[in-house]
Amino acid sequence: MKTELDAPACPPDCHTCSLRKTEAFVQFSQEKIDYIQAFRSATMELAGGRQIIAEHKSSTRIFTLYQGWAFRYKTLSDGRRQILNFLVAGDLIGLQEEFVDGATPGVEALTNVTLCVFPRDGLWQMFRDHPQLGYDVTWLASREESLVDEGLLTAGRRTALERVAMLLVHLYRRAERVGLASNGSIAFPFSQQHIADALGLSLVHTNKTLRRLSRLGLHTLEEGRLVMHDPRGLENISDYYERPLRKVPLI
Amino acid sequence: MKTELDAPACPPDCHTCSLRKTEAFVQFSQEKIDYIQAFRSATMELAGGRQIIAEHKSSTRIFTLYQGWAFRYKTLSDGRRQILNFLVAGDLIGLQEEFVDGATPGVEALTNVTLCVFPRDGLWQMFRDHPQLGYDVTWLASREESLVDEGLLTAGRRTALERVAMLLVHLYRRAERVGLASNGSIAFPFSQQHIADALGLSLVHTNKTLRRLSRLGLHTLEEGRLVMHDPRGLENISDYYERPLRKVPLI
DNA sequence: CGGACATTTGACAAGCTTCAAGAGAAGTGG
DNA sequence: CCACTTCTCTTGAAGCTTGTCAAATGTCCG
Repeated sequence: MKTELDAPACPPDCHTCSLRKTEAFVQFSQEKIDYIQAFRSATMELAGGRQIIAEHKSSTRIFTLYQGWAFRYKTLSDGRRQILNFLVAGDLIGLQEEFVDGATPGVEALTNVTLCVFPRDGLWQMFRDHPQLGYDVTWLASREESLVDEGLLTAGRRTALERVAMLLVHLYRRAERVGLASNGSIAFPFSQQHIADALGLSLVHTNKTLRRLSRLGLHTLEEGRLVMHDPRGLENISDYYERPLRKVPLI
Repeated sequence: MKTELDAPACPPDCHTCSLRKTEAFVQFSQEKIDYIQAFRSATMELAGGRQIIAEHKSSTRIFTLYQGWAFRYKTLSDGRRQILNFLVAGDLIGLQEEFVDGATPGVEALTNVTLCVFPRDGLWQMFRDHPQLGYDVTWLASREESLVDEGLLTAGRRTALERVAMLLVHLYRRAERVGLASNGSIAFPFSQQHIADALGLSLVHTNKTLRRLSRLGLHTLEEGRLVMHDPRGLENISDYYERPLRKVPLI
């Protein structure tokens, strides 16, 4: 019995990958795409809530998220959980496993997801055969770090209201970037527990803060969609300003 | 008028670099070290408190920290500061500037530091000429991200006591790793403000927590040195266990 | 000796967490 | 098809952790 997932599969041919058609990604040469396609060992779909990489366990695979949302997280031994960052289409998953031993974060599918799968032990060969792709991997790693940097600033130094405002803007901008926004709104599959765990807040306080924010009229959150009424207002509250988007590599 | 710094310069010849003699780093081939030395454009010393890279400003250089402590940080517009991670001998500085535009973190020398300087625009050529070094750069980037991951878990989900305990263990282990520990103690140039900014706590509460912890007899902090009396006890409090050390590349 | 800065402590306020409980939505099985 | 369970969202109340304000002490340095 196969799990029923409505997530679309990646196209078999990377040259026709629909992500590459968006504004978000650097144009790649045919040859580079050929290499990536040869490197790819499979595609797979996974239901929301399933682990893409289990915490503390090393995986032999790395992934590119093709469709859906996921998140990286760490937990303390008594169960307290911190979400480190959210992952959206185009994000590379599992790179750290290659370089960091021991306590690597877990990665969980938040919605149903579609993934491209690569063998982790082919990574070094990729650097050797195609340094440009190596450079791109570093680019993605560095960019992910900057997301975590921002998250740490948020958890460490922003108030609850600022945190929530910043999360809404941030998620909206990231979704918009890869073509997931329409009419100033995005599908919003995040539970308040996800938000709480990402921001370092309790569930209850997250709820109260979210309500306080929506009473200000800057956004609405209903029927699983986030509607942005005043992104600027949210940016001002959170002191968080999303940069003009720069194209990034897609592997 | 030249600033008087007691920091030792890097040796002119990378082959005799004293860091490479420690246990902490992967053995490099002569040829690889040759390449690094050719890539290095200068060495420099900087007094504690000076900016290595100013926040939001892009630098044209990347650095390897040879001696001393530094830290990466971000600030909010009203001045609230979050220290993202501390940097110690062997750490690479300024890689993000190559890949992330806009709001890049600042990097400040915490003590007097000695740095090896590399031209940032030679980075891509390094990947191309010497993929193994490219791979090493990715390694270091990924490893730094895992430090920030841990910091985010701390700021988001640990209590004040747990945070402080974890910071002490963490800094001790990192110093020990590169040969800076002796008799279970290390030089400890961090002010309580640094600790507060790294942990997302206020200065006053940091002080009270630090005192509470030292009253437990697990460590002492005096005359600028941190003496660890019971590292295990601190690890238990913080639920933070430093992994057995794995050698890392040194560029 | 004076000034700048880090550390320390007490008192008080506030933000956030925990506890508790109800409402609504969604899925399950008889 | 409808009770039953489960999960998420919501709200109120109480308490504790942490932040803010204020001030004293100590240290380093010119």
